[in-house]
Amino acid sequence: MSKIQVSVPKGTRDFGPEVMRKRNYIFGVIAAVYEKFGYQPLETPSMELLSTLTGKYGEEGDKLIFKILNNGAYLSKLSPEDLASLKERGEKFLTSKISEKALRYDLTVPFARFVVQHRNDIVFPFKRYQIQPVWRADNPQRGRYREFYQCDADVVGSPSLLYEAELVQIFDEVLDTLGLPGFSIKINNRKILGGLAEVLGIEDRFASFLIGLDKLDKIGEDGVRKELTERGFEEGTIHKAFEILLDPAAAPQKLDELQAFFSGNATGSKGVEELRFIWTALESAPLRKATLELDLSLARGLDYYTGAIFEVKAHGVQMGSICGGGRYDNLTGIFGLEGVSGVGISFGADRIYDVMEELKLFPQALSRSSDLLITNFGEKEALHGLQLAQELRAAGIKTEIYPEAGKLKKQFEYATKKGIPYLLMLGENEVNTGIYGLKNQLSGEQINGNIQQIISEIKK
RNA sequence: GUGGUUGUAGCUCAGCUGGUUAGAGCACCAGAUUGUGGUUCUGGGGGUCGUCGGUUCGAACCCGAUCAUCCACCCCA
Repeated sequence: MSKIQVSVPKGTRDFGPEVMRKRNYIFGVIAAVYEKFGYQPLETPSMELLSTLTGKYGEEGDKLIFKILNNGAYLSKLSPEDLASLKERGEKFLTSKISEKALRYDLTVPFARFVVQHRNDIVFPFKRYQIQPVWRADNPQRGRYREFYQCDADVVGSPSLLYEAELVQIFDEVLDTLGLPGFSIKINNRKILGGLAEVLGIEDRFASFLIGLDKLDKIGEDGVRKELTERGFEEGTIHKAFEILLDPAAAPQKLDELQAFFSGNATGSKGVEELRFIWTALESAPLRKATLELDLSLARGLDYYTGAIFEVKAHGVQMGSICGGGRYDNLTGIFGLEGVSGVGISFGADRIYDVMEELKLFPQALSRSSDLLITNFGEKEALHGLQLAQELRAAGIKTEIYPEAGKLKKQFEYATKKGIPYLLMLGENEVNTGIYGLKNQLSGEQINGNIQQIISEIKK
């Protein structure tokens, strides 16, 4: 045994063949639905200029960006004075001197960069989807990794609420296609929360309020009460906020109530109006399987959201949200392109994977590498097998040949381990007669027939 | 960054209050008279007990440090 440590870096994973099939299946379904709605594929580099990323994710976020060390003699570029004052000037200064690239932290900021950089070549509204890994130097724990995939779709360059409705339809179609038996799409609007903050007179501490509120799901009503109190909010403020946020009325009625609540408050009224539009739109084009929920406590951490916000939860499993999204009015502003509104969603592939595994929703056929193994009885038979394999593959049957004329027992075991359901018995007799034996591993039954009969039996 | 958990074979773990050559199950490899597997039986390979140091006649076990891991918090997907 080798003594050197063989492992992957903390928070990263290998994906073996079986896992890859399932992951590709999920990615494939998501991409196909995105395409169906007219979204175009986009990839951006794994690394961005560090200056593109810093400052976009807040103080905490900056610390979680993986920096890439400059190539070459990066230390020699530091002047003696710089070197002497490193301790006092701190990490930020050193980082700026020895690193100018970093791994992307999400797909949204690189997308914004892309849009601004190529603004003259893009047809607006620009609809794109992007399925790529992102990296965060976070401490790994359950369901949280340092390298993970995001599956984003965004449309920029239009404030139309039709897109909100469309993105909800995409949630619905993807998750229904994947076979989830039930899930809730929760909707809220930042303007409602913003309006509420205005009514309560806590605009200055809005972000802090949202962070506390967002935990409702996790720590419950009392927990949030306590949290908000600790964050310095008045008892009366919290009470008033909860009165409207946790009002149990169903959607249309609740919207009416909100409308009354926000009379005289422009921000809140706008939020209600937007929500009502989306609600009406989705009523006229009903969803396949999703339960649409108006959830006023939904806040979502990302502070660039300005309008609608979404979150999706699967039914029947203990799992956080599996999708998210929302409208952001000024994402490209940070790169100098003002007034471009965008709205986007993201599927959490890892969590969807876990949900599907738990609910056993992956198609059986995904775990099979090949449909058929052609046995090997010797060189002459194997060459004949090579020809047969081509015919079988042309008929759409995933076929492989056992590499050597080993014991039949080993050949069977190989097929069993790889989950190959059929074996083609190909010895001297078969080569001479053109009548082959097809053994079904699951049933143990064997039929004999010519190549056409074999093909139709497998495809049955 | 903060708090806790756990490190023994490829995997899951056992190893009584420190006592000779550290075990089990699964996995792996080879056989049970060479054209039919999954079962069963027999045999086999594989661990300097995370690492370094200390206490002791003697350490997988006690102490310290260090690294890694998982979980929770902050934040997030």
